Parts: sequence; C-alpha cells; structure tokens
Amino acid sequence: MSVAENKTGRVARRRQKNLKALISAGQAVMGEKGIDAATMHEIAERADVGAGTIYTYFKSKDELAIAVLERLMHELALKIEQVTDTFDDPAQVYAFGIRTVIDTATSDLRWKQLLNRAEVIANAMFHRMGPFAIRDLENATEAGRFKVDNAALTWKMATHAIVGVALSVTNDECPEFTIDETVVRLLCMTGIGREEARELAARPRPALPNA
Amino acid sequence: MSVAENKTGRVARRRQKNLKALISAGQAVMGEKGIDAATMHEIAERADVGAGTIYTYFKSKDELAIAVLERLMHELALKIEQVTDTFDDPAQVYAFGIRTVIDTATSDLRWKQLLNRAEVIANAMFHRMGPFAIRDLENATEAGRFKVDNAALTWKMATHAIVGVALSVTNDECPEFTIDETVVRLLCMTGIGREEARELAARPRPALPNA
DNA sequence: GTCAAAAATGAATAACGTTCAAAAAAACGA
DNA sequence: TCGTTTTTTTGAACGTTATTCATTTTTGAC
Repeated sequence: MSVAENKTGRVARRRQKNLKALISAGQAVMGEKGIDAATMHEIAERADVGAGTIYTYFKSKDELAIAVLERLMHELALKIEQVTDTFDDPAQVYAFGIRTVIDTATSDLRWKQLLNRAEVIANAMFHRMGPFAIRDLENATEAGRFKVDNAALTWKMATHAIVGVALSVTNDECPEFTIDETVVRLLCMTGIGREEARELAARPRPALPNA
Repeated sequence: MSVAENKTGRVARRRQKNLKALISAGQAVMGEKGIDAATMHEIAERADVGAGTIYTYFKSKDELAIAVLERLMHELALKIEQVTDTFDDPAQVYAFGIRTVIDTATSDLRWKQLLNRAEVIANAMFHRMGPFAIRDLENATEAGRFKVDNAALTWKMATHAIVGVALSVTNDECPEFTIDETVVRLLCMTGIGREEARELAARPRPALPNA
C-alpha cells in the first residue's frame, strides 16, 4: 500500500503543498529572471525544500518549466472565462479580453521569457491540447502540400499556439473572442480544415493537474 | 599599423578563413543539436581552432548564434531571389518560393532550433532590419491601443519576423511573394501603417558581413 | 518500540561557457 | 638574419549550474 493512498493522507498533503510551492517558486523566479537564468537551487530555497527534492517532483528543469507554463495557461483561461462571463456586450468582451491577454503576456507571466524554450512549450501545448491535433497530420502528404516532419510540426504548433493566444485576438477581424474560437483558429493554422477543427475543439479537454 | 591592414594580409586571410570555418561549424552543430546542446568546444574542434580562439572572433555563444542566423537568412534570401529571377509566371514564383522557404525552415537550417533563443533572434532581426521598425513604436500609446514596453516589442518583433518569413507565404491570400512584400507585412504586424511600412521596406538595407 | 518503505537531503559530480597566463606566430627595425 | 615588440592562438583552469546518489529522516503498520 503506497503512502499516497494512506488513510490519513498527511504525506499526500505535504507533497501537494510542496508541489504547489515549487510551481509557485518556479513561476516567481522564472518570471523574474527567465528560465535560463533561474537556478534550481534558488527555486528550491524559495519553496523551502532541499535542492535534490525538486527531482522527486519533476524529472528536470524543463518539466518544471512545463508545469509553470501550464499554470500560467490555466490562470489565463480562468481570467478570460471570467471576462466572457461578466460582459454580455461582445465589444466589451473583446476589449477586456484583449487587455487581459496582453497584460498577462507582457507583464505578469513573462511568456516572452518562456518562449525561449520552444520545445518546452511545444510539449506543454501537446499535453494541454491532447493528441488530437497531430492525429491525422503527422504524415500529411496531400497534393501540393509539403510533407512536415514531427519536429517541424511541433515547432509550428508551439509557436502558433502561443503567438495565437497572445496576439491573434489583437486582430481586428476577430470580434468574437472565445477560447474555443482561438483553439479553432490555432488548429486551422496547422492545416486542419475549419469544420474538423471546430469539432476537435469542442471535445472535452482533460483537467489541469495541481491547479 | 595594425596587422589587418598589412601589405601581405596573410593574417587577415587566415582570420577570414577561421571566421568562415567557425560560422560553418556553428551552423552545422547548432543545426544538428540546437543552440543549447551545441557546445563551444565541439564547434571549436570542428572549425579546427582552440577553444579559446572563438572568443577572439565572437564575444559570446549568443553572438555566434547571431552570425549563424545572419548567414541562414542571407542564404534564404539568395535562394528566393534566384526563384524570382528564374520564373516569370507569378504562380510558379509563388509555388517555388513556398517550397524554398519551407525546405529551408524545416530541414536544412533548423530555424526551429534557433527559435529556442528568441532574444538572440530579436537582436539579429534588429541588426538586419535596422532601427526603423521601432522608431515611432516604442512608447506608442494611441487611444485604444495598449502600451508596449521594449522587451515585449522585441519579443513580438522576433517571433513575428521569423514566423512571418517562414510561414506567412503559405497564406493563400499572398500570391505576390517578394522579400520586400514580406517585410512590409512584418512591419504592419508591429502596428505601423501599410504605407509607411512600404516606404521603410524600400530603404536600402546594409550588406551582410562575411557572406 | 521496531521495522521496512517512502521521501527528503545536500554534498559531490559532470558539463559547459568563459577567462587568462603562457606560448606561438607575425611584423618590424637593424 | 637576429632581436624585439605586437598580435594571435591556445588549452588548462575557473565558476556556475543541472543533476545524481549515498545517507538520513519521516512515515505507517504491526
């Protein structure tokens, strides 16, 4: 019987607390200094755990960065949902949505820093969006369409996804801003047709861990 | 009298050769492994120089990465110009232009790897495109427009520029593909009006060093 | 309290970018 | 050609940092 399943759950609670503390510390340090300059030792210290302890929670610095990014995305999603819940007037939703995304991307969360690691973000995106985006695309060789390899697709997805979330809503042609609509647009950018993208975006996404 | 200006110029030639060898080695290693995983020691070994010698040519690994990116961009520009020179039919120019850009971005040059360092690329872009893109934008606070800080703008520029060069030409709405037209579009993305962007793009750009 | 499993720890390791004192090469005057 | 000065190269050494691992601590069942 593993400790995590224990009746009291004291260990599980401590692990949960440490996990949250580590992600918070990672978010703080990486946000201030960027991923490269953030050191695992400082993150451990801020989370009040030993240096080696991090590695019982995350396999590597990159995995921690992924977790941080996931939290950022989750927080952003919550804020946007709040905006769409608060206002009825599409113009207001649009205005406040833009403001929220831009504020998030430029100050609080320093996505530009996180962008330094396109591969980390790619993995995070895949984890978040699920496998549906690549399903039929991996070896797409339609007539007149170039063949994309996995790595290139990963990069394309990641870049488009982040840029799309952060900036596509600044496009004047997009008065109806919702998260799902953005996902649809991102999927379209990968080459999927609009109808299929809409269908895929409508599927339930897995819940975020440790939110 | 400095050695570089010497009559014989033997040293200058050797320096030139080493410089090219270093950029080639950097291109090869960074292309294979990505900038992060590429080590200065391996690059030095492939260029057949001592480990410390690199630092008489480049101030840092990032500067070397910039030089590599500049060469990549120059090579891509040459290929595109060749395409536009070879064909008269706009449809063919378009088709071959797309093919060239995509091939370049996905296999030969591994731009996706270079993207790992958005800031390096941003610097390279600024160096290449000159200061005109930021001139009037830095503290833009138009009504209804958000205030962008320098860092965010840098990131935005870099991301848009690379993604734009690599992917914007896959947009079906762009049948007339030229480098200048792409630059215009990139400038528009930063918020500059289309007319001003066109004027700025028409200005002569400085020649690439060490091509 | 005892014991085995799980978790935490931080000193040690390894890898890498960068520096620098020393050596080699080149340039120069005689 | 020789001696001297200047430039260039070199690679061992340094400092930093992600990661590992032997050891210690904590936990939960008996």
